[in-house]
Amino acid sequence: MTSSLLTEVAAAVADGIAVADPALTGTDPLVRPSERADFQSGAALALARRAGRPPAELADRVAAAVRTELLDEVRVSGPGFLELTVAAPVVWRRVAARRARADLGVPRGETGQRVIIDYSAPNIAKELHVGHLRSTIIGDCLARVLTRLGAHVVRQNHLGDWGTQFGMLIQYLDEVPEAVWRHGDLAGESSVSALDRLYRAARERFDADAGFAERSRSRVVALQSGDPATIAVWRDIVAESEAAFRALYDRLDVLLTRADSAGESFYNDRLAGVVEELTRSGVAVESDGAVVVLSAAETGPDGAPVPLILRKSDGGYGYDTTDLATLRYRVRELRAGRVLYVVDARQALHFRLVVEAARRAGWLPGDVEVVHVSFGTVLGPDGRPFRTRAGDTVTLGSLLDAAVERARAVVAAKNPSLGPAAADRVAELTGIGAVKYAELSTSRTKDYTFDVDRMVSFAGNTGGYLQYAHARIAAILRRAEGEPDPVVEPAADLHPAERALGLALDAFGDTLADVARTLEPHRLCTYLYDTARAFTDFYEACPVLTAPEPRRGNRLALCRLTAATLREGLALLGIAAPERM
RNA sequence: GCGCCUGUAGCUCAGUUGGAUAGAGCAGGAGCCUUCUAAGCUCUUGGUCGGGGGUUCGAGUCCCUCCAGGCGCACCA
Repeated sequence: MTSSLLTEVAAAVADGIAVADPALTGTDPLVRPSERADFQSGAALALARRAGRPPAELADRVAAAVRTELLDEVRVSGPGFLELTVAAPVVWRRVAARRARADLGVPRGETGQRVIIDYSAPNIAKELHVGHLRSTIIGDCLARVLTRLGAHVVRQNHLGDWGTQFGMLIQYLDEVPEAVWRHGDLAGESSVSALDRLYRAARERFDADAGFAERSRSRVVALQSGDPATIAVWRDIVAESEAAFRALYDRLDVLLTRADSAGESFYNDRLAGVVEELTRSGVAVESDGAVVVLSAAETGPDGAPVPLILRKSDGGYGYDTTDLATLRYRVRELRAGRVLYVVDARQALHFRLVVEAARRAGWLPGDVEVVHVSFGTVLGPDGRPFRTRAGDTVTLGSLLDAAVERARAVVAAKNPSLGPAAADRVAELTGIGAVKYAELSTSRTKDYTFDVDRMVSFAGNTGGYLQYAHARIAAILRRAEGEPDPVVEPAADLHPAERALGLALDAFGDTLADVARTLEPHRLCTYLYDTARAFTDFYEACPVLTAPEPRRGNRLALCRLTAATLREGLALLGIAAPERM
């Protein structure tokens, strides 16, 4: 089994349409989930004109022509809708079949795709903050979903590990030897936290002390020309920062590893070649002393083409060049079929320019798709960009601490029977899960409001609600532990709550395919929330363990499939599913 | 000036690519724990889908036009 019930029902309706009017063969049967039945089709309304018949009459003919074991009722309703009801044994058989498969019957529709996902991309020597959180969480979810569907995913962490700011920082560390920043020398504080602080101090000195500014500039030259002592300190800074990022990634349970890091410095020795190649092909031109690619599509305030600056008038390279080199590398060497940039929406113009230049250079074959998976700004409860009261950006670590802290209070209040160690663990998993779910559950492109209280309320569409639903199922399954696998009896009754839950579970694969297509993780969240609600209705209406056979076995199988689906769905979001909470 | 994004209940958000009476959660009101975890459930109050035109059997969804907000547009990344 690979296709969903909806797909199969749609095929049956399409056949019915073709029988009712052969001229309509191949048209979309427009089958959708329905509140009035299991599915509905509006095809008769859409096709009435083409068929030259009133909608209701066409609907009657299609209804009469639909022949399938899947449905036990095809009713015409209203102006010409078809209301489709799935036969009860079909629902039970689908539950049994999905339950029997380790992959839950999800088709691997992305097999053969080679996808590069660029996400997280923190800056070396700077704290991770909420902006990085969005990129990291969304990118990680997409990596998990696409991998699950069979794609070969190449994760790329484009670290900000190169640039003039390191000259200043390294010079400062050289002149202030008492500054400590290596993890071994610090008490509690992380290396990036220390480096971030030292960087700000260096910046102040740079602005105030002309001599220091001059020495910093020389240090940049030393760095770029590969001066061994300077490079050694730089490497150390990068290593310390990466270790600190590693700790946060581990806490967030993010897939990124050291091997996925390919920062700006990685492309450093390709930049000259990029400029040379584009200049030779005539795509790049000289302008005001700089080498640029002038956009054919985008104009600036003065009406002139917006430039992509490949080489600044001082001879240096900026991130335009780096990103172009990066894209070329991903297509030529990583052999990308699809390149996803999980980056802030404000970079939209920049990516359009980079892609345009790459296309003009002939670096992007027509079948390679480049997508800017953009996301909105994170706002505080006051509706303004999320910052501390002092106006600083909020560090990721402090934010996670706050979420876990509140989750701890909720756990203590809701389930006092958990021991201290278990309560701590649940607080960590639900607190982190709450933050991640909040990032993933609203549509990506909009700005979103960061509100810790709402996240850890665990009511409504939150991570905690899903984890709780899973924990309740786990409690039932624990009591049935050791029993032989339940046998599903397709001829047994089908309670409306069982039907709704069975149908919801059947749509898991379609949902994942939808996420892969739209690159919108919130669709998976909405699906899991709907499924968890369907389970809760079932839980209220249908006792499992005390039910007589064959009902008990059927319900147990439904519980197992629901648990597996929620567990896997949460795993694809990168969220844990504790057995107790 | 041009471009991109956003505008749905008091608040935070969905809305399956044009389908039937626009849905959740929170907040407000009324209930449900000798019964598999009440982090739950049931009922209830609340909408000119920013405004106005248009397209058609049918528009929150598509087109046009205003209004409001956010972001971006040459040497920072």
